[in-house]
Amino acid sequence: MPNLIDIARQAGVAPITVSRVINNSGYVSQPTRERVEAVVKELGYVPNTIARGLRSKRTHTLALIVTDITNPYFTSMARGVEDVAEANDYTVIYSNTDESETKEKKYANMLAQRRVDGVLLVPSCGNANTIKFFEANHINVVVLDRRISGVETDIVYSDSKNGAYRLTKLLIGLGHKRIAIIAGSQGVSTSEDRVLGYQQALSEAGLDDTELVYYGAFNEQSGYQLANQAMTQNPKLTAIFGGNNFVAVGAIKALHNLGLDVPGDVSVVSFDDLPEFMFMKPFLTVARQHAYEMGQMAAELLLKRISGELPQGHRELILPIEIIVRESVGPSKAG
Amino acid sequence: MPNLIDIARQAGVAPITVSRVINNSGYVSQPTRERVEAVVKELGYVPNTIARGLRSKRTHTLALIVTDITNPYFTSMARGVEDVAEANDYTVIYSNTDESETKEKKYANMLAQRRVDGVLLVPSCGNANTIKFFEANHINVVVLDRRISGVETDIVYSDSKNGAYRLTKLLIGLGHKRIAIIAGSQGVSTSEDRVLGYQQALSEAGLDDTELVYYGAFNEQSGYQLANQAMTQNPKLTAIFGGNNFVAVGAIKALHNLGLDVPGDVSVVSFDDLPEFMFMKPFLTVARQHAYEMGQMAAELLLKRISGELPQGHRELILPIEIIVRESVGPSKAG
DNA sequence: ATGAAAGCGCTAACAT
DNA sequence: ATGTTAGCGCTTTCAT
Repeated sequence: MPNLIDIARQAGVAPITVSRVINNSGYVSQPTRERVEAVVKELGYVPNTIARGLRSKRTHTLALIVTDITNPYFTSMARGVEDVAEANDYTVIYSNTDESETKEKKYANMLAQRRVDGVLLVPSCGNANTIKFFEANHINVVVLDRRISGVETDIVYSDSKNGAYRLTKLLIGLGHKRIAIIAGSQGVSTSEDRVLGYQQALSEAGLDDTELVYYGAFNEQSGYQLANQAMTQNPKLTAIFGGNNFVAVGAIKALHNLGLDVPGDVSVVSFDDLPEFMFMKPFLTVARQHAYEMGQMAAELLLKRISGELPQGHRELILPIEIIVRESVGPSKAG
Repeated sequence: MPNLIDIARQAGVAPITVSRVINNSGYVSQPTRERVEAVVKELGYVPNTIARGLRSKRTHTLALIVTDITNPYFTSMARGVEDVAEANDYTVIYSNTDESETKEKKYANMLAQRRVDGVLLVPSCGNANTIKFFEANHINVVVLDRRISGVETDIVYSDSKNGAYRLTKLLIGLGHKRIAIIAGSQGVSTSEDRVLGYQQALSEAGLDDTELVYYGAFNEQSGYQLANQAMTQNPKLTAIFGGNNFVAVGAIKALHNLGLDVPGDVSVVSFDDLPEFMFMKPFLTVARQHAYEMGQMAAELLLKRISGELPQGHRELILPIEIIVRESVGPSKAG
């Protein structure tokens, strides 16, 4: 594998001239440029980004840390990130934390060692340690999806509270009076915001006393279990609000298992859509977040931060949420 | 951000000693080691992998090139790759080619510039150019999912032909005599292998004359369109074999649109499952590939190749396929 | 058990 | 418009 010096020698110029040709920087005469380019082609020269990065202190690499790329919500986000990165000749390293702080720490370390230019982080836990670590090492961070307390950062997330509010209003409008919410883990902002929106809607409708909040985790098992629990403890429930797509699917399975029809007996709504393309006919009524766009915007923000074209102070982008009504909701059977 | 020399100075040792402590290589006395480690901690030293890579010619980075990470099949594969990488302190760069040779080329270039230690490639096209490019630059490649002609490489893929054979046999066993296959693009091995398996099953059952092969692309639109075409040209069809999950979903939508019931009027089977967790009740009968395991095995193979512990010559791993029977198939209405 | 010297491949800074 | 020099942060090689 030839290097820049080989090219320089072969073309009869100084190394820096080859560098200038490759990077289109500084002055190079047309004849010289052509000579160099010819040699580059002839020898199949591939510039070494590693060496360049060592000198220029730029790796042209971003990192994306999500909890699990297997969740279609994060997959879309990842695609948004990668598309923006690619368009700017950046490369993306991805990592899964599985909501574990230990794994997040390990990755943070690996990524810092690699001197990535910036990190897109979906925090796995409530604390700001990882963010502080990156900041201490002068690595730009944009937080995605979840708010974090105890630290100021650039951040992009959806308006969960408003989405939950509107989703709950929708149920109330259909006559539902006993609505349970099965949220994700306590301490995660998305989880808590959704509960807040739910509570606000109930409160405005004068339904404070029927509030029914179940905290668990953002997975199917939790949805299944808590839906069972909710129905057992409260047989008069007519609607369930799933904290995310997995939770809602788990809840529906539990309801079916109890011999209950959706939406005949119980209406179900959910945060996060399921990928449309996979369904013969989409069924769930959802508050859809714009995951792809979130990834895009966060990556764009991060790249601007890296290039220094952003003023001091932090940007907070809150994306709107779209309510999509489908077959999983109906009028309350309680009347 | 302190560097290794800062640590050495502060600890009163030579840089190389710090290097030895960090990498656990060579002899370092216990007291010296402890002194160095204390300084490392005190100054929050983070080793620079870039610099290390420049000298040692190892970046500890893999690349994963898929057509679209948004396809759950590739998402699982990506998770498998990442889990193995993480366990070995490797990092993964991912890229989407969207089946475009141009994008594949661009990425190949970016990745070579970054001197990744190895590449996991789902080829976007039938030719071997990208593989040859990597080989010319001494970058290890393991091909995934699809065979490529004109070149010998390490490769991991599923036994599509056998899966298609068994899936078709299943339909034949249910009395179906007119079965169409809607395949992916011609020229892609997975597509052609599935057609071969389908043909073999028909042939063994003496149904050669009812063979009905439609080539298109591995997406929903193609499935929709070709299912329409197939039913129009051949109203006596009683079963459709979708070349992958997207195609099958498109086909089912087309059938519904034509007022046909699945499986009442037409049975549908598919290659590739849809993620179970997303469904209230999975419906499609499928030939499931072990995508996660494929990612794992390929990554393991690649790491072994990188570390040089594999003998010369190429490894070819062919994974078995699992047939999962669900509601989308029934006895042929034609009897 | 520890260190000195050299160099990986490139570019920033300063000539000419 | 082109070149010289130095150095990014680390590890390889060869001492001692």
